[in-house]
Amino acid sequence: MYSGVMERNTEWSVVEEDRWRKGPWTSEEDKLLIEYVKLHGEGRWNSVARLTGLRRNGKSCRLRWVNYLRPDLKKGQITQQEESIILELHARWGNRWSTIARSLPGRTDNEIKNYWRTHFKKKTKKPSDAAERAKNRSFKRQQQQLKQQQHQIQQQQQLQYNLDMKGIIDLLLDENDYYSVPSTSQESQEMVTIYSETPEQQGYSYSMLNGNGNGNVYAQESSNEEILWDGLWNLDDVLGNSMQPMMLQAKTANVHNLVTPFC
DNA sequence: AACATACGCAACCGCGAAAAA
DNA sequence: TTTTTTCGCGGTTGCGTATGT
Repeated sequence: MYSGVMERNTEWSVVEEDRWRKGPWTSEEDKLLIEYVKLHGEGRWNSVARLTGLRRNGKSCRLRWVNYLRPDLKKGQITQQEESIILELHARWGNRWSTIARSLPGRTDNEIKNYWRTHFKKKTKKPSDAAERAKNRSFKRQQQQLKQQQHQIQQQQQLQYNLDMKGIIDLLLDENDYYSVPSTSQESQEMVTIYSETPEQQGYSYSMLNGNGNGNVYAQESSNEEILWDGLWNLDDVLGNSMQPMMLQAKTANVHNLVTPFC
């Protein structure tokens, strides 16, 4: 849809405040900025104007470079796999877009933020009283469903944990080796936690383990479950971001550790 | 065909943290 | 140590396009 550069004359929309230009970048400005980075590298953005004659402030230059001109940027639509990762990481970190972007090479925080907003974040409108009441009813219903869902998940996790531990113990007994087994429920919870540390700490990349190997997590979900989760996403309208991590974690746990880090 | 609305995305703004002077 | 500058982040806005009526 967008070429990234306004080819036609958009001077009318460009605000000239003192000496800085604002608004869409022209291809000529892009060339100057690219030339600057070639010669001086990234950084010192405030000297771009002085050294190139570009009438853009440092902030604007940095943004243009980071979000559009960087050669390592990935063009094209967000893939299913990337979408899944975004969902996962948003569940973990909320709106920390730059953190999320670090796990998606070639994607920018701005791009991810926009993607999230257009695809997952429902618009928050000021509801009428009736709408408010309806929403509250719906919210209570959903909370009830969520509780049940979480209970089921916990049971599944416990079962999976028991099976995993049995497997590990069997294996270790076979190898005649020593292994210390977590004994508390807290520890067992951690066994099914998707990540133990943040990607910044470990420099993770991600692979999807969803059984069919194509990275399409939700393709395997039942339609009923999708409807349920659709409803849960809508809770965002009522709760903001606060509930999302919990919901997402529940969902992800339910689809069996679909993202695993490897070093 | 004309208009209204929704969507998608680039770019801006304000703020705080880090680095430099 | 304090002040100033630079950088990076998240939220928001504005505009072009797509879609619906």
